[in-house]
Amino acid sequence: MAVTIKDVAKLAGVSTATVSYVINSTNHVSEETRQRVTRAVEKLEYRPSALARSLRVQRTRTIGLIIPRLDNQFFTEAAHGIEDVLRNNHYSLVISESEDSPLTEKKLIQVFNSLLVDGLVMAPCRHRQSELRELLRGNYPTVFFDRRPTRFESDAVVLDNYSATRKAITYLIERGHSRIGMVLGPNWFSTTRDRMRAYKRALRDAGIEFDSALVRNGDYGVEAGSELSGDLIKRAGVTALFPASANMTLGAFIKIREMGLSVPRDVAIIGCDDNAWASATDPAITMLYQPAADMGRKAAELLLKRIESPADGYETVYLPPEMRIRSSV
Amino acid sequence: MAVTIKDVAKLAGVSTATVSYVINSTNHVSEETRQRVTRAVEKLEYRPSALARSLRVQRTRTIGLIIPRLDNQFFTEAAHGIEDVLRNNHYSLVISESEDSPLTEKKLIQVFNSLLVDGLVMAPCRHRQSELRELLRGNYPTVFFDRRPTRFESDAVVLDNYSATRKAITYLIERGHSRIGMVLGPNWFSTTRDRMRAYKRALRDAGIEFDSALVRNGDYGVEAGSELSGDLIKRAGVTALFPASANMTLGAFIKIREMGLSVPRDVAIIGCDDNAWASATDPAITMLYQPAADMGRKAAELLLKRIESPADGYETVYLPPEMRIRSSV
DNA sequence: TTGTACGCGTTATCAT
DNA sequence: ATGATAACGCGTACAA
Repeated sequence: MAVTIKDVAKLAGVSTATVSYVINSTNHVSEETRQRVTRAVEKLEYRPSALARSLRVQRTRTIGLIIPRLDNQFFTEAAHGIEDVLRNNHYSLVISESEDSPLTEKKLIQVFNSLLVDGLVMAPCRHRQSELRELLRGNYPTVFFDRRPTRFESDAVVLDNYSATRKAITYLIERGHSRIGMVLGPNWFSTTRDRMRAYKRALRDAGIEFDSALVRNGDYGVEAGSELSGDLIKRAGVTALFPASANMTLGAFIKIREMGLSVPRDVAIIGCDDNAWASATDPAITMLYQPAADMGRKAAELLLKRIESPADGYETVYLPPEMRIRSSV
Repeated sequence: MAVTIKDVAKLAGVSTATVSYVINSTNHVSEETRQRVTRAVEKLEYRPSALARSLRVQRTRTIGLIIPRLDNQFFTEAAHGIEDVLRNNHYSLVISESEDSPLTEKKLIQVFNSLLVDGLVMAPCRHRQSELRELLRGNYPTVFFDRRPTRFESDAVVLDNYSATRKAITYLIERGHSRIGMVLGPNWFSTTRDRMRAYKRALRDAGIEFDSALVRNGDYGVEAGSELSGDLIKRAGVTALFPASANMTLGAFIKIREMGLSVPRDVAIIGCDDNAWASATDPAITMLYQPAADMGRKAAELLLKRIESPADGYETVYLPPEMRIRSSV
């Protein structure tokens, strides 16, 4: 609170306007007065109030980020990437967790709304697209991350989950598996739907009949991965597993060992969202790698671009996951 | 931008003051006008500008968090805990990464300063305490997290790394190890110093001479863990390793296997900062568990308490890590 | 080149 | 019970 632009003006013997001019170099100022002002600024250790400035210019140089959870590495790595490009552009980041609850998601959007963020990056959870559009209407540009609501035109950066999953499933089929269990996230996510489409397509291409008993949905946690996998193995007799997140993969792996079975002899695994630990298990686990940090960077770039030129056409960036073959299949 | 308090006032046929009264219920308002105002608010979908309000009342209900990196799970879990209690108290969280660079740390503090946060939680990296005090002087309350600058009175929540490390090292000694390698973080962190003290004490208690060649420092990454561990095994002939972070533990484990050695027969491990994957390796790794989320929650509570009553005595909360014994020693 | 004065959207004080 | 209006700290026409 202490020192304001007025104090500086007084000490330098000029008007507040002049101080503003030299600070933002928004007008010519004689060398002499510039010196006086600069010295006054330093002497008083004056820092302009970002708050007052934001109120005046109606932008905060702050962007919001809504992710499901802070303890999901995929999203925090993405946040890391976002932070990276934002910092280089003198923007700040405000992060919040939706916990994959449409209600909190809604509240967060409203909070960001009243915070006057310049833009938003979000991984939306379930939402009727109409409702989402209503919430986001005319407030600030938004780029969707990882997931994308249907029929909502906007910028987005997502993974080509379809191709990646199709490749992975085909890989399993080629190695003799026909009963492949899917351990997926909630099926209202676009990512889940994409993976399902790919799964069915790969099966059809190989002439294998689709069996809905081989598909389970849960949250993306270790627990869910463990339980659903156990179920699929015991009740559905699967010989291979495709868990849709790192934690679910971990859960599956632990469960298989608990059951006294062996990977890949009894059950093969291809997991999603590669992680350092996947090289440390025995056997090391074959996984799809999702370039989280790059996705984040790309999302931030898209958003900044949109902020600068709001009228440009919307853009969707697809990044390719990469299959890192190890020894779990 | 769109709808402001004035619009509401106009539609309701009252003054802006009255609107403010009913919104914040800060004054008596007749039932009838209250209704009119409420309806106007809903009709216009009015949301007060948090920005303008903050400028007026000189508080933002926002608190800042400075952590080394967003891709370090220990800190993001802590952030999760912080977010949790903040949300329940209608506060927002702004997260930034210092990358363990004193320079960025300094910049971030200044940014937060101009953002008018109501408080700050930070895991400080190296800093002459005097400098830190200077930066933080009189701006907002700060609680230190995980690490703590020397001779700087303030609230803090830290782990009892001394006791935990001493227990772990003693555990190793009791199992016959005398050449125990320490893979630590930079030694200007209080955590590193605490662990070193404990290490020396445990050795002395067992009558083992301290050998500085068994101690290495690095950043907390997988890479560093791998290289330093390899070094210690090859050059210093250690039979046990104590890496100070989850990622360093992972690096050590991978390195040992790459060298064709076996855990725990050739090299035993007790790692820090337990993680789900530590149960999935073969053998599962004995680790110290640090209650990150709880630490975060505690830090947030401390900060909110301080904001409410700035005059109270400073408090330092020590949380005990817990040793989760598995099969790596 | 510099100063005056208004407005950004609120809240709070003081009248009425 | 309600209304005018002055702040909060800054940027920016416009005037000088």
